[in-house]
Amino acid sequence: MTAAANQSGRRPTTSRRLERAGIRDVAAAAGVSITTVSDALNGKGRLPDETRSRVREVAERLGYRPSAAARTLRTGRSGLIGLTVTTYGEEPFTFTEFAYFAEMARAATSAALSRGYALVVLPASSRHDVWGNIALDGTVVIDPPDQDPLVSELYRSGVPVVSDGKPGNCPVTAWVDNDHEAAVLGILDHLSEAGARRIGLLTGTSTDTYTRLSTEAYLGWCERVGQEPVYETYPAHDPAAGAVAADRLLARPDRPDAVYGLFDPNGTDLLAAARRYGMRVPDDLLLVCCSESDVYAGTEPPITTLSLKPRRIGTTVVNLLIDAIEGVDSGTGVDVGRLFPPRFRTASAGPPPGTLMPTELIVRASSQRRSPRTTVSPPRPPGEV
Amino acid sequence: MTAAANQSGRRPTTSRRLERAGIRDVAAAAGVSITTVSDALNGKGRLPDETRSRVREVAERLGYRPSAAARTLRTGRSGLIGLTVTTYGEEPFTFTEFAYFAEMARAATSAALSRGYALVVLPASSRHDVWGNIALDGTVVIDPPDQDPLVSELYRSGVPVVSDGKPGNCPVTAWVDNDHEAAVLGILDHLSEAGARRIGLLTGTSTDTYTRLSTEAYLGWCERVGQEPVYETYPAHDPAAGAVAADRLLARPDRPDAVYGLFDPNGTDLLAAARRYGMRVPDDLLLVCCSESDVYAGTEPPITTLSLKPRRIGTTVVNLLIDAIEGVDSGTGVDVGRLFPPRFRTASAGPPPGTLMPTELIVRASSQRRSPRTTVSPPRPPGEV
DNA sequence: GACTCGCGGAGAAACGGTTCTCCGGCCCTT
DNA sequence: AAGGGCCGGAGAACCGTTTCTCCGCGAGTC
Repeated sequence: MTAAANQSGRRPTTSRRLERAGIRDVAAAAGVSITTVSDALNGKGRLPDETRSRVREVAERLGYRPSAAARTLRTGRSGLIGLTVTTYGEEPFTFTEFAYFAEMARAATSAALSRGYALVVLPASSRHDVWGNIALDGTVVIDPPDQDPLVSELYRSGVPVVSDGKPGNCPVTAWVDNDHEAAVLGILDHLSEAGARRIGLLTGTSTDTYTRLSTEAYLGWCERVGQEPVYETYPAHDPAAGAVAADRLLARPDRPDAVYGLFDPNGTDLLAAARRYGMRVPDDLLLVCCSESDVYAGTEPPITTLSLKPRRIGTTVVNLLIDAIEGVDSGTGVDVGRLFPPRFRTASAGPPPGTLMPTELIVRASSQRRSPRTTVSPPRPPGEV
Repeated sequence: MTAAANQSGRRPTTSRRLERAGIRDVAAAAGVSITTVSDALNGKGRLPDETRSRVREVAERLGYRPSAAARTLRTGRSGLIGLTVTTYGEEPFTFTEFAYFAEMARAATSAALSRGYALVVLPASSRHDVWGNIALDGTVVIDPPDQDPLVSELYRSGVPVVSDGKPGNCPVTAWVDNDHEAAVLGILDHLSEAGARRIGLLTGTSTDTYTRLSTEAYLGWCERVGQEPVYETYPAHDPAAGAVAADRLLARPDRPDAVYGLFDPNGTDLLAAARRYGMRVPDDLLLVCCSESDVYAGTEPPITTLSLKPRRIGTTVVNLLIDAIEGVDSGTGVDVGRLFPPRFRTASAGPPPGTLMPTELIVRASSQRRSPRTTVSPPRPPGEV
């Protein structure tokens, strides 16, 4: 076997150390050419099954593992997808901070894996340190800001980019987002029907799509129904600021009798604030917040939440991206190019294809006055609506 | 510039399409050799600053980005670290399921990034689909089971492996874990001091290190103090099973007056179960659970939690791994080999170096009878022991 | 004036696969 | 018997860097 290494046309170096077997070693051991080994192992070429299986067996015996680097260099495909986390605020890394990201990332990872790709988690900032060193087949970008230099650079490099969150002004290949406007309007209507007269909003100071669209939808709704907007903003990445803002909202002279909180911890914070002001939920204050956490099923009272269905988003984003990478028409009507990877596409005409995904409102006790959940001890009498 | 591409000794192909500039293009444009370009850009060789900056400038102008694949092939280093999630149960992917993993993964990602590496999230199963296609410099494995074939294979391939969780019988380069025994004993003592007479345990059915060591520590403590063990087990990956098990524990004839729950949701579940049985916390039942979630600061009553400090773990694991990759002696007393990467190490003598990290008990109202937190409605009468 | 020394840089061999091209036989046909 | 087609496979270029080796040349040295 060590002799085989020498037969294979290499410089007869010092007995090959402890290095792993290469394709040449397999070829020599099997008595065939490296072409044949490559073809046999990759199911290509025209070879009789006998040769194929023999080569495979020899490769197995030698513990041969093809070099991913060499393959990537030659084929131009690494099987790697970037997952870019654009951070709220200056925190180095906010993923898994909100349950939304965590769930989304998990779904994206699974989706990628099931199609043979792996996900690399990367920060949106600092392109040159790490970005430049990794061969990426494509990238998922979470909520890119307007004119994101990262996205532009990737686009110039010919790397397909799919964004989670409708991009402001970025040349992405495709994007996926929730229908935030419909979601907010649905919640406001829901609260109105439950008897709310003045609905407040707890929102963020950042300019990401989610915050912006949601707030705009709220303001538009207020104008339409003739309600004066009642809202407080705070930097969403600061947990402490959320509690303060919730307090502020309920301390206002024009105190709302219903509140929708855009961020995950808002429910808890608003509940605590309500307690401090002696307001009962849902009797004095109707509450809804956007969250993926199921702790709100167990709070006292349980809080109605809006789920953005991050798993669906993550799965969709990744599949769209891989479609683009592999040159598959993803059925959104835009021809991605069947033969050439996207980097060869000419400047795309029109806006990139976007997909809006529905949200889900999980109605619990905090947003309805007619079905008061009885709580602790006495068993709940059946038949209540 | 397109002319430059032709000068560079390439086959005069069809005008180079839209492809990115290569190092040859930069060399031609700058009027130097590719060696000089490589040296100039990487800060190597002996070149006058003038040449260096000129080459850098030309590279910048051409938008040159070195091919990560080619560099990886040549240098044998990809800058990629695997983060392997061994799943509880059969779920495809449990990371971010528990806050511990999410936090740990986040810290690991940050730590890797700050040293110029990126993390690739990979499943512990299905080696050949994805694993083989990625050039990994090393891998972090979370809680590998005994005789993990994945770890063995990686070891044979010469890829350094550092595990989070003391490995049962795996050839890892190093490992990091909490001192679970000390943590459990500390909690049991804490509960005893608070007046507990019979401490129960809510634990898991899986055989991972955490569950095993914690349970063993509990049983050992029971034997030492002469208490009959009172515990229930359930598959930790099943959220519904946890609530059932909590219920079961409190429904036992030998009902405990204090419980430690090993998993994140146990606190909530135990609290709910206690309510159902009319037990007051902490008056009738002392409660501690292991969790990274801060919701337990806001429950009614707030619940004492044990934090495993996952960030510290994640950071340490990654730094240990990168030290091994780069051949740095990590100061744990074992010489990793200064010149050669770990793959050239001879069979290590003795067990791999391990690091035990302390945990943190965050004491809240649920585990102490003497300092009742004043809460919402009726202030609890003080003075109860 | 010949020699050494170090500076600045060029040449070319890897790295380890993939894949395009081509080729020798063997069998079948006419 | 000659030609054509196909089967099974070999050769070699190529992917784009890094890096080892070597070389010319000007300046200082004796």
